[in-house]
Amino acid sequence: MDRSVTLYRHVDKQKLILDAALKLFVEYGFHGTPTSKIAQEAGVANGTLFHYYKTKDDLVVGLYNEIRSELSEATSSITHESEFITPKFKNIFIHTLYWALNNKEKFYYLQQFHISPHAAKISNEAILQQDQVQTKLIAEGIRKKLMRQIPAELIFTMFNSQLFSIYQYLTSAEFTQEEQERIINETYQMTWELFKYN
Amino acid sequence: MDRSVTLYRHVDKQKLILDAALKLFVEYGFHGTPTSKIAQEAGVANGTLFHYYKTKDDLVVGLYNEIRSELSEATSSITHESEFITPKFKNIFIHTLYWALNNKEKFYYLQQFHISPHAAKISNEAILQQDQVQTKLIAEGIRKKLMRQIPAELIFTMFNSQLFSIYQYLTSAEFTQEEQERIINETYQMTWELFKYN
Amino acid sequence: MDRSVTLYRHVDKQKLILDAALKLFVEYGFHGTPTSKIAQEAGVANGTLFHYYKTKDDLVVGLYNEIRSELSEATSSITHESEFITPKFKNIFIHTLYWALNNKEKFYYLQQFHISPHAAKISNEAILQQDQVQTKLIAEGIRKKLMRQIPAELIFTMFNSQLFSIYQYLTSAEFTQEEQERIINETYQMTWELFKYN
Amino acid sequence: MDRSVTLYRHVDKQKLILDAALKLFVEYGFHGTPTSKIAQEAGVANGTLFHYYKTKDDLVVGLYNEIRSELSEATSSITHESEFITPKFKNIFIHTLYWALNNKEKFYYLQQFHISPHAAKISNEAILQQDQVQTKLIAEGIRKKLMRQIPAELIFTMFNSQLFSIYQYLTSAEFTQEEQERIINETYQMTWELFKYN
DNA sequence: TATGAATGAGGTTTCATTCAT
DNA sequence: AATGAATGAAACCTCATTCAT
Repeated sequence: MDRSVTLYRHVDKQKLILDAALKLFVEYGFHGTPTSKIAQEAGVANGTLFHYYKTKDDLVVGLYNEIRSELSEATSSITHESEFITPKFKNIFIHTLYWALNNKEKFYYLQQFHISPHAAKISNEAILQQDQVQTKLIAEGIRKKLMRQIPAELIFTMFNSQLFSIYQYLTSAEFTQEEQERIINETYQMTWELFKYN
Repeated sequence: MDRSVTLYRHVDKQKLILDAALKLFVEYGFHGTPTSKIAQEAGVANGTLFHYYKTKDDLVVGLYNEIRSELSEATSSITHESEFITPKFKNIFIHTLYWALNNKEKFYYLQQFHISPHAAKISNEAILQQDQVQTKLIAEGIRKKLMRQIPAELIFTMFNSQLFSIYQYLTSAEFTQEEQERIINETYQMTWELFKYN
Repeated sequence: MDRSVTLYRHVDKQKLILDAALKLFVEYGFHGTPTSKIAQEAGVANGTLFHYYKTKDDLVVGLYNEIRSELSEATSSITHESEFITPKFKNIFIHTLYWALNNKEKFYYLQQFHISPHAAKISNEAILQQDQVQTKLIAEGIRKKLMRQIPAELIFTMFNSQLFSIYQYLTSAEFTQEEQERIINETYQMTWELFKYN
Repeated sequence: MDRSVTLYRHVDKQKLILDAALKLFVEYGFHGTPTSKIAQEAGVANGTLFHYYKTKDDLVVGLYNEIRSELSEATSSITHESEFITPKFKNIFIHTLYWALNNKEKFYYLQQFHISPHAAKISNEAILQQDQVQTKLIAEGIRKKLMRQIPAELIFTMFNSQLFSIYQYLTSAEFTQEEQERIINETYQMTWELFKYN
């Protein structure tokens, strides 16, 4: 009885910890953020954090996986909307960009994680599996002579760098909604020109 | 001449420290590398490190500046060879890429540094001053209608990302000297197509 | 009652740390006493000390406040026994002296602290508040023409120095209980003569 | 030739070191003052300090002895002016007080030194020898029934505490020259009353 | 599940002192 | 006599992690 009331109040402590970790990791870096500070920010006891994550590294990786899945969902769900390659390609471009712009902290965390020594700890499989969705799409585009006849991995790498640089440009200054949209469209055209079969 | 004699006797401890720091930072990250290990690797006493750099952070930033100047020299000296923009542009592209390939640790260190919280500590001026050489070149290209009529900063950002992604591709697998050259040339063509005035 | 049981099981580590700190600070001085030695002497881990006191300085000040309150209690509780000034004055004199003789280490620590740069860190208020009990008593004595018509602060300062010098004399050699009592009584007479309204 | 010129410019580095040490020790304490800072303040090289004083402790003690002699001279030279005890006593009182007021840093250093563990390192003889001048004078006063029939050591201790407390009072606030003189005279009367044979 | 006092290894930095010049 | 780069022991403090409650 009283319990049902409590249930409504109950907040998932694990979620609180992840949120706190994201915020602090992004602001102070992995090593600049003690677990005690994370617990404090999350409003839980120091030891509680270690109930959910055996070690600090576990938390770092766990948070990465969490965010990574989120990004995957945001882009992959859309990918299936069309069966043609070109619009799929555009969808990935645009949705990744918007997701990044709407989840700056999370996007930044992904960067942070990738260059950290933690990145080595995550199984390459897990990463590749997610990347392969895109790589396969590109490979198909090459095979069907819709895209340049160069290695799919090269296009994949350039494509992602392209995305990242546009993201950087968009966040380097204040743009209106319209300007932003225009830039995204223009840069998408450029990107497609870069990769399309001429 | 007297100097050459001195050089053999006198070992520059500061240089030894920088070399050791680069090696270890790249391998274990900033926080994974205790100053004691750096001193040990450099073959100097722990205190000596702090004789040259007041704090560990000072060393991190000092090393960055050192490498950054090196890269600047490697590219800027070449840039003046021609007075035309197009070959200058190509020179920067190619020399940066070769410098990166020949100085992988240093290039990796620059990445590491840029996403670290240390990056904030360096005066933006110092960075901008070096970047502006390139940004100005691009701006000139735009003005002379040799390049696309989009913001110079956008081209600058995309250009560097492009460089980085090609570097990543070249180091992701073993290529022969010839293959490497061919890839560099082809990707330069692509890059130029991307930015040139159509 | 439950409490007495707990007392036997539970050892207050903070108390152990304070005791150890007092002993070592008095013997070796603030800087001659590493925090590691304090922890060791207290039988706790090094980190435990910093669990209770953020810094070594905090410990130094914390110990001072602790002892200072003890001394205050030892004298102020007695002070209220009489409503006349003269016996109150004598009470302070005698009880301070006895407290000092029975708590030599603590009394010495107070000296040590007062001339150290730490003294500046303690809020003057805290000190004044405790001193004002005595200063007010003296001011009252002056107003009622029981004491010399000179500034209360001067009497206060001289009074404390007097106390300190007698303490020094009493501890400079071995005196029997009787001799000690006689000296205290005689010097009290001298002190009173010094300050009383003639 | 040039040399004679240099001679005039030459400043005693040992003196510079002592001056710097006094200033810094008084401000930051013994342990708060690194030898490097002393050398810097003195305008000499780090190693130079260790030419004059084998260790830092040597410097601390050396500075103490220096100041102690200065104080001795300031008072003892005057002491011989009269052959009567009473004026001698007054002379010591007044000259010590004025010396302290005119040499606040040095006087403070003496306090600092006395409660420090360094005090133990100095031979008791050296101290006693200087103190005995005063103790003997007091003993003579007692023998000649000019002073109270209590131990000379007790009077000596109380006398010095008295001096110190008056010094403290005089420096606790801003007094005019006249006020100062009046306070010194009045407190001397009080002090003499305290010790004189009644 | 949740707590937070307790731990102690390990990190950064200081600094008295040495010594080759 | 004077220098200041070099040393390395030792200090303070942090923080991931454990565990009794």
